[in-house]
Amino acid sequence: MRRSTIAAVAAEAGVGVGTVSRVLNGSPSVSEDTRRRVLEAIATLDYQPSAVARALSTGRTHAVAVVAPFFTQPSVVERLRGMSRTLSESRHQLILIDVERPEQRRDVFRSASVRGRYDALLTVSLAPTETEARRLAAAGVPLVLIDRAHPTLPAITVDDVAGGRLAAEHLLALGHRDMAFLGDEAQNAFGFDSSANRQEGFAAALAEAGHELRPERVILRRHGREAARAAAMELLASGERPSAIFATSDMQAIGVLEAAQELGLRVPEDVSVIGFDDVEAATYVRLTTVAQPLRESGALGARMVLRRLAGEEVESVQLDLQVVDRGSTAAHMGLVSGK
Amino acid sequence: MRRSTIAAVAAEAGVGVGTVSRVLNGSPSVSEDTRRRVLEAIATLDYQPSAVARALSTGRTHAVAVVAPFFTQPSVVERLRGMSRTLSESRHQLILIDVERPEQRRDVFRSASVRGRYDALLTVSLAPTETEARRLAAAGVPLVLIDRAHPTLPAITVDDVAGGRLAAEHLLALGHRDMAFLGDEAQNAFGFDSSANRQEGFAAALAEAGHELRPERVILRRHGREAARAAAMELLASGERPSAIFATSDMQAIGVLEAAQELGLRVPEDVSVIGFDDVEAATYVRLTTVAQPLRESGALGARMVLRRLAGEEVESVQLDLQVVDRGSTAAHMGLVSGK
DNA sequence: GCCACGATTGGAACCGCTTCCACGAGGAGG
DNA sequence: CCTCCTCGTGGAAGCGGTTCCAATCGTGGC
Repeated sequence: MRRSTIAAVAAEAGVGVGTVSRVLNGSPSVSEDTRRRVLEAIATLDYQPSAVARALSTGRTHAVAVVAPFFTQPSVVERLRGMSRTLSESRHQLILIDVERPEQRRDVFRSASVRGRYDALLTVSLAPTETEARRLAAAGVPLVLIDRAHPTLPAITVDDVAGGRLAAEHLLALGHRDMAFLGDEAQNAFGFDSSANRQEGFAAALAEAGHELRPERVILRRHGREAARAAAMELLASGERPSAIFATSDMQAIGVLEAAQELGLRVPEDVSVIGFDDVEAATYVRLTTVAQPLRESGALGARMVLRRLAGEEVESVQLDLQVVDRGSTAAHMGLVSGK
Repeated sequence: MRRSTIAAVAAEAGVGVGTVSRVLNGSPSVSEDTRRRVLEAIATLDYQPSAVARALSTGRTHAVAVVAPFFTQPSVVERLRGMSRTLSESRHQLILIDVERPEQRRDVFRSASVRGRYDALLTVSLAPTETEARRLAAAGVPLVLIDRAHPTLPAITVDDVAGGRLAAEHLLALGHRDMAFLGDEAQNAFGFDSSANRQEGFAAALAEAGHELRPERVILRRHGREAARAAAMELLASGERPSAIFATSDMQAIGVLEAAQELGLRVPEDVSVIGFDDVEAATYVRLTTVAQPLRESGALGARMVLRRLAGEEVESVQLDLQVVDRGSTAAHMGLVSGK
């Protein structure tokens, strides 16, 4: 079965192809009578315009590519959800590009200069190099970054340093003195920097309160629940275990909770745990965390990219953080009387 | 900056456009010398072929649309991950279409007949009507279903009835007699039927063992953790609470765990809980569950759809289920000794 | 030395739509 | 009654590739 084309519709309606195209695109300069005839022809032929042909002709694909590393991470999924809603409302397609290896990252930013696959790019936690950014700009492909600051590109971020401070202040207020930080490996192929920034804020706040974050209290591991669990096992099994642990993401914090449970330690009585992100799982494991508006970040990023496609300028945005207490932290027994 | 076209490359290399195209597509009938000149021209011009132009010309977009309802559900995300891997390996794009409202579902299957947006369709838990299926077939758009059986279309499923039985047998073996089923509302706009099938298998196995699943032990609610938690609160707070609960998905089972915790009930000592799916969260909340291979289902679905695109015929597949015991179920106190 | 044939190559036609330009028909103004 | 607009409209020219057909150039066989 051949698909019907605009020419077939034109023939059926007894008009020219230009007129059919005008009807399709809602041009006002078509008489009411003609419009009706064309619409009838479209209905009888069950005609559907070809998206590719239109894209080739107009230079717009109506697709936005979302580039995310390990998109199955709960935090990324939350962001995706915000994007998906916003994009589908404006009738744009969402092309999902998962990045798990460095060379995939490079391919994306390179072939993104293929105008024609998508009109714009939305990245999560990933940033192009200067060269890549220039090429994208030259190719007219707008780009908005989420969870990654950039000197020239519009970005949606949170203040990770401040977030680290929030965690520190929360624990300090509860009387904790000996705290540990569990974060991502400093070197990573994608240049993720939130973990390092959170650590920086955390350490700075502790130092200001007169409680250095000692080097042996900083544990950096590959991102993820499993590695965090293993690291926490060592940390908590040792003779001198800290009274509180700040993990740089909720999934890592959940790894810590698992380790505590395996060791028969109670949370928060024996050890306090605070995470970062506020993914859904944090609610049902009752994890106290530094919450960031994940879904909003996605929705906002999508809106920004659409505005850039409409030719508007957009400004970077910094979203707010706040500690959500769900009971996985408590006053330190040694210093403050507690329940 | 104008993007360079194939004509520019041809001019630069001093050859015809046909030759450039042949080089691009690895045709053997180009002399080594010419090929080199063309490749040099491509490099100097930083040429990237246009994906849309190619798609219009060949009729292949190299994109597969994945249609999923509420794709942020953990089980769906796991499947997506399998698809993403497989599709990206074969250099296909993944277009993600979230379906949250019935009219979105309809739009997808209708406009899917727009050849030109994607070459094939992969659905999760969703099926087209007969009419829609015919139109898709007529338009030459292959379709593979995941988590939904269909009389004529290739599908990847599990035997939900058998899964319900597995849950029942597991609980019966532990000595439970008074069990409850927590599932999805029977009427839903998308025609999801797994919950009903799991209920059927569960009830049948109980009946065969001589322990009817009484109507008041069947609780059907909107899918999701929150509704399940609320329902479980009622069920567990009542005077006659069941000794075990089978929830039709892990997220619902987690809702049950939350309710139990809020009520101060211990799992599994006071109540056993078993879920279905085996999402990642099941591991860290230590939920016993009927496990299905989620990621494999996605990977396999993607492979099948690619084979259909290559013109091969494919057969429906039924994947295996098995109970994974993580300790949220235990022997019933009233009848069997033991913790 | 001539012809047939295979290896390369150039380029027109085509994929299906948008858009711009030209043109005819009325209607208003003089 | 004749211009001059405006309004609708038809259709050719792109958009940037692929592909098929015809043409050219050697080369081997006779």
